[in-house]
Amino acid sequence: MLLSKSCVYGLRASLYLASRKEGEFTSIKEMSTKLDISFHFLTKILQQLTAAAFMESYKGPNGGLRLSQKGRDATLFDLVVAIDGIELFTQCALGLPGCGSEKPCPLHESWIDTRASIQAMLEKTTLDKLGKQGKENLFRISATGAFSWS
Amino acid sequence: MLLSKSCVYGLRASLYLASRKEGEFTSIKEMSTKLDISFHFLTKILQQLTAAAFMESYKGPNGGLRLSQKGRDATLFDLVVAIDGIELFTQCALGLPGCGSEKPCPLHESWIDTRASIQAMLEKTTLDKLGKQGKENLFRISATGAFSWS
DNA sequence: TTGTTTTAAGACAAAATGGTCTTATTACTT
DNA sequence: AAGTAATAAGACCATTTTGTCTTAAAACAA
Repeated sequence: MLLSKSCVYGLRASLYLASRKEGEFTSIKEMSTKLDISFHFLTKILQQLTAAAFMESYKGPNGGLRLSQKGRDATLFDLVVAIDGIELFTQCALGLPGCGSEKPCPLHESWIDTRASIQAMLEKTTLDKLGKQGKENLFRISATGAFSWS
Repeated sequence: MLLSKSCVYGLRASLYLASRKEGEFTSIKEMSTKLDISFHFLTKILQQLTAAAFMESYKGPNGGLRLSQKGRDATLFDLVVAIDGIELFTQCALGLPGCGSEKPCPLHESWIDTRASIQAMLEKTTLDKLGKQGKENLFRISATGAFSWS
C-alpha cells in the first residue's frame, strides 16, 4: 500500500473539512459517520493533524474541527508527511541505506523520477483549492455515497 | 512504504540469483549472509517464489535455489505481484472501492498515471537482463558491500 | 546405515499497525 | 449548579507484518 490507512483517513477527513464553509466547526462524529471511519480512530489521527496546526479544535456543543490557515494552504503532500513521515520520498525503493548515485541499486534512477511524480501528484493543489474543485466535480471521498458536497 | 519488507527481500534475493551462473544452485544461507537478511525469514519468502515457479530448489549438499526459465524471464513487477499482490496497481490511492472515472476521488486521474509509471519502472527489464546489467554497473543489492557481482 | 547438508513446513514470538474503550477536560445550555 | 456535547489523552485489545525456532524431508557422503 502506498499510504497507510491512518494517512488515507486523515486525507479524507481533511478533504471533508475543506468542503465546509471556512471557519465553521465540524464534529468528528459527523465526519466519522459520513466517511464511514471509526470515530475513536479518526479522533486519534486528527489529533496529530491538530497538533501539527493543520486544524483547530473547539470543545463543547457545536464544537469540532476546522482547517486553520496553514491547513487551507497545505497540500496533500504536507498531510502525508505529517502522518506517514517523509521516508517514502527520500528512501531507496529497496530500502538500502547506502544507495545513491555513486553506487545505486538497480531501481535507483527510475525511482528518483517515480517518487518525484508521486510527490508532484500530492503537491498539485492546496486543500482550499481542492475544496472548491470538489464542489465543481463532486469528487468521491467516501466508499458509499454517504458524503455529498453541499 | 511502497513495497513490503518481504517483497524487497524477495527482490534482492532474486537479483542475487540473477547474478549467478545459469543453472547453478545457491544456498539460502549464502544469500541471507551476503544480503544481511534473516535466514529463516528469507527462506519463507523464497518458498513463495519457488511455489510460484520463479525458482527451483534442490535439497542436500550443494543444493539451494536457482532461477527457472520463468524466473529469468520475469520482471520485478511479476515478483512484486507474487509477494505483495496486485492491489497497489489496481486500487484507488485513497482505498475507495467505488472510485472510478464516473465518480473519481480527487487523486484518481493522477494516480492512474503515477501507478502506471511505478509499474513501468518494475517492468522495464527481466531478471536475466538485470543480472547482466548488474555485472556491468555493479549495482547495489546490499546495504553494506558484502555482496559483489563476481 | 549413519551422519551431514540442504530446503519445506509450520508453530511460535515480537513489533508495528489498526481499532476500541474509558476517563478527563472544556464549553455550552438549562 | 447540574447536565450535556464535544475534543484530549491514554490504556487497552486485535490484526497484520516481521522475525525466530523446531522438526521433517530430501539428497548426498562416508
